[in-house]
Amino acid sequence: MAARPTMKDVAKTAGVSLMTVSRVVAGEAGVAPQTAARVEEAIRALGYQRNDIARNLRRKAQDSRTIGLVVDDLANPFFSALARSVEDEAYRRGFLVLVGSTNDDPRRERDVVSAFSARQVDGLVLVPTGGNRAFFRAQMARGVKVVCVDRPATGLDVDCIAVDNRAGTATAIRHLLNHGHTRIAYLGDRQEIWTQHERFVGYTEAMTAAGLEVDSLLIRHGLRGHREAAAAVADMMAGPNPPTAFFSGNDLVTLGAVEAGASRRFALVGFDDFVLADKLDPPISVVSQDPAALGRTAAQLLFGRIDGDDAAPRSVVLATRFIDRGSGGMAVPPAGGVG
Amino acid sequence: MAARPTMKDVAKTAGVSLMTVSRVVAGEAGVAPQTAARVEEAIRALGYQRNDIARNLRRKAQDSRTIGLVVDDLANPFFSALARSVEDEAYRRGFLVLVGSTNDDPRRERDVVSAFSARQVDGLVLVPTGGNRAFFRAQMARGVKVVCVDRPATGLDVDCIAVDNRAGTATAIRHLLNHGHTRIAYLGDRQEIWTQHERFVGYTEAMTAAGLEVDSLLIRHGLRGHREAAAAVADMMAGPNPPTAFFSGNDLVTLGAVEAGASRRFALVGFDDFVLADKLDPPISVVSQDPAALGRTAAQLLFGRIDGDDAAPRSVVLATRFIDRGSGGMAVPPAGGVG
DNA sequence: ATGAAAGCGCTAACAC
DNA sequence: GTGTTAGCGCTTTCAT
Repeated sequence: MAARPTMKDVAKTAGVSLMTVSRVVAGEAGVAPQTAARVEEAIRALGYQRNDIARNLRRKAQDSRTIGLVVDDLANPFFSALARSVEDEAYRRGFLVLVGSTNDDPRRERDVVSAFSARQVDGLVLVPTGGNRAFFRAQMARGVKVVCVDRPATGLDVDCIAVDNRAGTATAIRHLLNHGHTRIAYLGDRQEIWTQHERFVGYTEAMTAAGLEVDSLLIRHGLRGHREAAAAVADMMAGPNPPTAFFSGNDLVTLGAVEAGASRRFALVGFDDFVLADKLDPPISVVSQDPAALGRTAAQLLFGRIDGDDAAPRSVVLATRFIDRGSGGMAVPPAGGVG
Repeated sequence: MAARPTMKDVAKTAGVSLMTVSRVVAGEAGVAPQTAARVEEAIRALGYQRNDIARNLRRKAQDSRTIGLVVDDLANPFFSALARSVEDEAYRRGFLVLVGSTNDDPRRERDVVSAFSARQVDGLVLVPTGGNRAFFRAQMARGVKVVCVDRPATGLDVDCIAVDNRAGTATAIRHLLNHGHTRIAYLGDRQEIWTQHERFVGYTEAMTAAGLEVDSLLIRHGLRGHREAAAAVADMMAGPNPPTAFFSGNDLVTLGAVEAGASRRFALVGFDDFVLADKLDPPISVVSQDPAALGRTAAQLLFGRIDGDDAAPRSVVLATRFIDRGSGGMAVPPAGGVG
């Protein structure tokens, strides 16, 4: 049951004033070695540990040395890799990390951030859902530093770090076009998610630039998770006028496409690299980004802000890397009418 | 810059006493509707949000409604799936989750848990490194509830939830034996990790029960991550007297073995299921456990303790499931001297 | 229905 | 060197 002992208890046991204990615990100079020893002894005897919460309440520098990390889904390998690198940066600086998943639900995002803020977090690394604009503005007005990662927060003046989703996608689509594909399906998660929207724009632009119409029957949005993706792919493959190639808008959708067997009979290129992509038959070509680098950079930006950097908001765009493993060349369609 | 407004500020703006504000914010009865409205208005105008940290300092029920989650590596899919389910359980109950990775380093574990405890966490879901016995005992004496998951904390009287690693491994080894293999290599992470030790015991017992000697040249411990595992496997395959089958002690080691090409030429069975295991050539047979179920159960146990359950420590063992996908039958050795 | 005083565990500022 | 006083933002207790 055990109430946690306080400085008062230690002071009584050591026969000194509370202030002397405070000094010893804080490692301040100006305490006689003898006295300090007595205090240390009492600390050990009672199993005392400082209450950092009470400490922060009174300290001049009103920083909680805690940040919040809010992602879409902590179980998703992309976000968990990002989370780990944020946590590593925090650990190096003696900060703690509160985590929360939004599940892409603005209400849960608001709940979580609200609770973080009530706990006086110094800053937030945020993969925003897109909602809660006014709410975040209020948080920032209260002094909470915010850095967005993976997606910008529309309408918010904050640092943001993400990859060039359009360019990355366009590269992938051109790769498929170069292999002779023209009926290229697009499979993505909810269009309201900024990355998904950007990737779809990249797809559309690349198609249009090649003089091709975008066939709406080959477009599927809103695929949450690999199961839904696999079902959609199976559907399309069995349909009357199937595509010859698939582009998948994130790792989970790619996974679903592979599960549905798309890569064995059709060309497939996905956004996000994933474990064992090179060991599949065929190996899957991907647009690769580095979640750990995103997390690290985001954390560094955030800690800069917490340390007082008040320059204008920065927007960092990292390049993607196209990894050609061959799956874009599958099932090359017969040479058609073109020259 | 923005100092966060306090109840005092709200009280002044609304022209009431601080106590009235406290009552409105807490949703207590006994405030005249008119007064409450004035307070609400001031709250909105100032963007006030209660400081839960100061609140908890004074409250009778001294619970921070925060738990700590400490895993080996948050980026590992096994632990991130576990983390997500712990977080979901916490969210349902209005608790916050602090996370930390130990990297299997007792010093970092101690750092992290110490910082959590100084922040007055109510409880800890812990994947213990194995060290810090006395330290944890002290934490528990201070009233911090602890539940171990994936591994028990040796020498600590706490709830623990894990799978039957020995039985699961023995099943996998017997599967290989039944396919005629006798030279079965064991590849594991650091033996000091309880799960790895247990799995190795399971391996040894199954081999011995079959009347086979364990060849120390076929044993490799201490493989951290897929890279080291791949190197070890490549080494063994190129050696003078290679095994005919491999057993890998966790998901990352299995991954390394696949990367090294072990499954194409030799039999391979791994502990832990992984994404796309069934899409590889050959599909990989595994001993599967459910990390989300582990996390959920651990969280439920912990919240039970926090809610006052002080029954004797429970130990929950979940069964594993062997999934035969064929990779255990690869490269069946020629019938030897036996009958 | 509202407020004043005390105090949670700690540190800042100032004594001595 | 050590102790005293005040107060961080809030809730508890008791008064009015």
